[in-house]
Order: sequence, then C-alpha cells, then structure tokens
Amino acid sequence: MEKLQEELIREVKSIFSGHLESQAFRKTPERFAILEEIYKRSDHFDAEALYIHMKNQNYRVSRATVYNTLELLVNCDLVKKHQFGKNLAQYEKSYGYKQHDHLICVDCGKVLEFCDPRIQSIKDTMGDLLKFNILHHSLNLYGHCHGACEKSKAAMAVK
Amino acid sequence: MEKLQEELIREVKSIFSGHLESQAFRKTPERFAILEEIYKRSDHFDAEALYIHMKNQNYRVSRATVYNTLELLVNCDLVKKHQFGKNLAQYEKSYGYKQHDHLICVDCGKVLEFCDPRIQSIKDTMGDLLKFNILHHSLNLYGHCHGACEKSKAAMAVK
DNA sequence: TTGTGTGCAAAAGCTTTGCATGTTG
DNA sequence: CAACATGCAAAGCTTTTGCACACAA
Repeated sequence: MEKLQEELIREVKSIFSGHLESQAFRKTPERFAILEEIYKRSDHFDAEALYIHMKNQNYRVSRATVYNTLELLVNCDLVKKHQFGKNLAQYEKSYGYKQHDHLICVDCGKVLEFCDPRIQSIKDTMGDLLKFNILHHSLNLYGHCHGACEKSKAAMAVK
Repeated sequence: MEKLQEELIREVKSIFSGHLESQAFRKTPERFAILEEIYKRSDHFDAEALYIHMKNQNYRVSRATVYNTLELLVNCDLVKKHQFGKNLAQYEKSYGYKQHDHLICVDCGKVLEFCDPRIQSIKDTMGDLLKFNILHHSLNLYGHCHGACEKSKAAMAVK
C-alpha cells in the first residue's frame, strides 16, 4: 500500500511536470507540494480544507496558490472539481480512477460513487443530436441514504 | 399565448397558495409577485437578475425576500435550482415542464435542454443497488457548441 | 537577470443574518 | 394583537485580485 501510493505520487508528479513544461509554466515547490498532499488525502475536499491541511503540515502556502494550483491540476485532468449543490467547490484526485458519478445524501452530505455505462451513451446521443462537442459531464443523484444516518432515519420514518 | 401564460400563472399561484397554507406560512404580496415575475420570464436566471428585474418593475422588494421566496418555491417544486459549474445558483421555473437535463457551452455559457429516458433507469438501478431513496438528480453535459459561438469556432479550429 | 509565481491582505461576489418596522392571520 | 415576513444594511463565506518580494529559468 505504501509502495503503491509512493509510485502513484511519482507518476502524477511526472505528468504534472510535463504539463507545466509544455505550457511554459514554472515548476515551483508549492505546486508539487500541493499535488502531493492531494494524492495523500482521502477522496473529497474543498479548497479551504486543503489550505488548512497544508498549513498544519507546516507548509508556507497561501490560499491564492492553493486556488491557482487547483486550477492547473483540473486543467491537466489530475484533479476533478465538483459542485454538490452548495456554493462550495469540492475537489478530488482523478488520476488512475475510472470515471464515476456521485450519489449524495441530502441529510448527512455523505458521498458515494458509482459507474454506469449508460451515461456514456447519453453523452454520445446528445452530443450528436444537439451538435455539441462534449468534453465532460457531471451527474449527481440526491437522496436519503436509507436510514444509515440519523436525519435519513427520521426522513424515512415520516414516509 | 397570452391566455395560456395567464392561466399558467393562475395555476402556479394556486399551487403556491396551497403550499403556503399547508405549512402555515403567510401569503404575502411579495411572494406572489416574485412567483409571477419568474413565470413571466425566460428560462434561466440568477437571484440577482431576478432582484434587479423586480426593482425595474418598481416592486419594493429586498434581496432577502428574493432568496427566501426562491427557497420556498424550490421546496414546492415550482422552481428548480441549478449550479452550472460556477459559484452562482441559477434558477428556472419548473411547473408544467417535463423533466429535462442541461447541455452547457463552456465557451459562451449557452444552455440547451434535453430529455433522455436512460437517466431514469440509472436512478432506479443505483438507488436500488446503493440503498438510497433517490429524490432528484442533476445531469449537466459540458462542451463546445459546434462553432455556433465565436469562442467555440476557435476551439473547433484548433482541433 | 527577467518576469512569472508567491504570500499576504484586502476586495469582490453571492448569500445569509440582525434588527426595527410592517403586515398577515 | 401577536407572530411572522419584510426591507435595509451589515456580516459571512468562498474565491479573486493587487502589490511587493522571491525565485525558477
């Protein structure tokens, strides 16, 4: 597990490095540190949480750099950005993970992931039909997690 | 057309009225005025645009009331709230329209609507599989509108 | 050395809240 | 008349920007 994570981190750093080079962007230690922390972290996080996390690790970074780097990482597909219905962007690492969508509990905010091939067919059909060159999509399902959290228990009971 | 719109507005006001009553919320003129303006307007708008629109019609309303009323209308399914990738909630009237999803041009922000029955199957399958009681969903496809706008023309040319 | 990237703090943009006043039930 | 809704302005929160300094190329 340790080994695999280290290798993954080396791999994404090399991809990021190539991307920065190709765009003539500079390879700063902050950018690589942020990438590394993201790939050490668990699935979903927001910009502020990442900033606090970096601070706690005693990195000297600013919010500006966190936001700037997140945008670079989104652009080279190493990180995905989501909006789960609130006015707060959520991010997740995306390299090495297969495409997936999200199921969000409206009661406790828990996020589950799922894959369904039918979404690809929808994209193909609609891109074709409406003459769009589709780049990406976002599919979120919202509901109660079947009594797994307190609020959902209450909601299901009312039903 | 005129007739139909008037009838629609009467209908949604009656639904809203019933909803307010059932929750013991007050029937204020502001709430109905906001509902009416929304149903007279075109498809997608944000809270600020609606506020400005109300002001221009010489209504005396505040942003607080606009936001408050929008939330009430979302709760009784007369209005839908969307986040098209930016940190700005977009709203649209939803009564009498069949369920649809959105295709957004990443270049010009244009929004098209589409329907696809496969999304319902995905919801059914996943709700079942992951033990979620699914209430609603949001599916957005992002891409270039095939050269219909200036920026998309450029993007397609590069390709 | 040169100009891009950074940290810091202030500003901006959307949304919510507090308070005094007005109005519904 | 009592409680809730409103208007207004201020505060809150996430994200962006301006500026002087640092550092990658």
